Amino acid sequence: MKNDLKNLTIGVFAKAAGVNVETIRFYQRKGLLPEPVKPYGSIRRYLEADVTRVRFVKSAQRLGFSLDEICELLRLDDGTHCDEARRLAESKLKDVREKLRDLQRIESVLASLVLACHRRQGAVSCPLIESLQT
Amino acid sequence: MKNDLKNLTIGVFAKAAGVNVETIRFYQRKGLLPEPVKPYGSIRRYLEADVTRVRFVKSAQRLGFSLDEICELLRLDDGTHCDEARRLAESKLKDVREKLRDLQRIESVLASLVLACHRRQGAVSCPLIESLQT
DNA sequence: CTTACTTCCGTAGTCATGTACGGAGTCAAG
DNA sequence: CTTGACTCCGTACATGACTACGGAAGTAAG
Repeated sequence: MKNDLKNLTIGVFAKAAGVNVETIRFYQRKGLLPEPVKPYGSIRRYLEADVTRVRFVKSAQRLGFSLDEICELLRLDDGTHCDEARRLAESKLKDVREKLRDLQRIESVLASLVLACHRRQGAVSCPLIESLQT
Repeated sequence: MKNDLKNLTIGVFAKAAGVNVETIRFYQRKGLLPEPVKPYGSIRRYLEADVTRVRFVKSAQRLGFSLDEICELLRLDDGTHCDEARRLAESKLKDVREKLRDLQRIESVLASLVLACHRRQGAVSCPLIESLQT
């Protein structure tokens, strides 16, 4: 049972990454995870880097990136195709900054709503909706 | 044809909100939009506030909120149930702040990737993945 | 070697979020 | 008062992202 942080079987790997086994296999099919080598017989073994990668996918999803977009983000990581990577990064950056602005608006509205509620000012009709209008 | 900003028919409304007619009807079924009155015969009329609301839904979706969560956010707007609203707002706020941190990490990594690419330093292996590890 | 647990793989099912369709009713211009 | 566009409503189809299932094969403990 040498499953310290390398040589993980798919079950251990999935548990470590906080997803289920089928999701791992699904990500492999989508190209989000490399098909790992099969050092011992026909059973795949995974590394800590794979765990990291899956967690990245999950985090990016929470931010509203689709799996296809995450694929693109991950491709930036290979260091090649500098020009293409730069264009892609620039467009993602634009997108990310828009998301940041929206989130910040929501954040401040929620924060003041919480404050107002704490002060029991009653009949707090929050300007949440307006906050997302540019 | 009095469709200035009040009294919109569903078609005009959908266009103004940037979604299609079926989406409006879908949102009504989900309770994201109130079923509007039908002042003239059996055809519904919509107001500017409805347009605002749909745009809010779309913005919030881009940030990774599900329609169910957006329903909850919208319920905060009614001014009643102050305690419940506060708890909901606090938990959303926590969530939003986590998302902000993640997005900021991605932002700075993307920005430096773009910079590095511009400088043609070649073989840029970006620490994108690590950036989302707490 | 047997037994119990994984893993493998392909295929099918599920849930959220829309989209499309078709027939009947409504409206407003000519 | 007909014609063409729009609306209503229910139902069916589509897509993204999983999730479950089932039988064969590998693996580890006793």
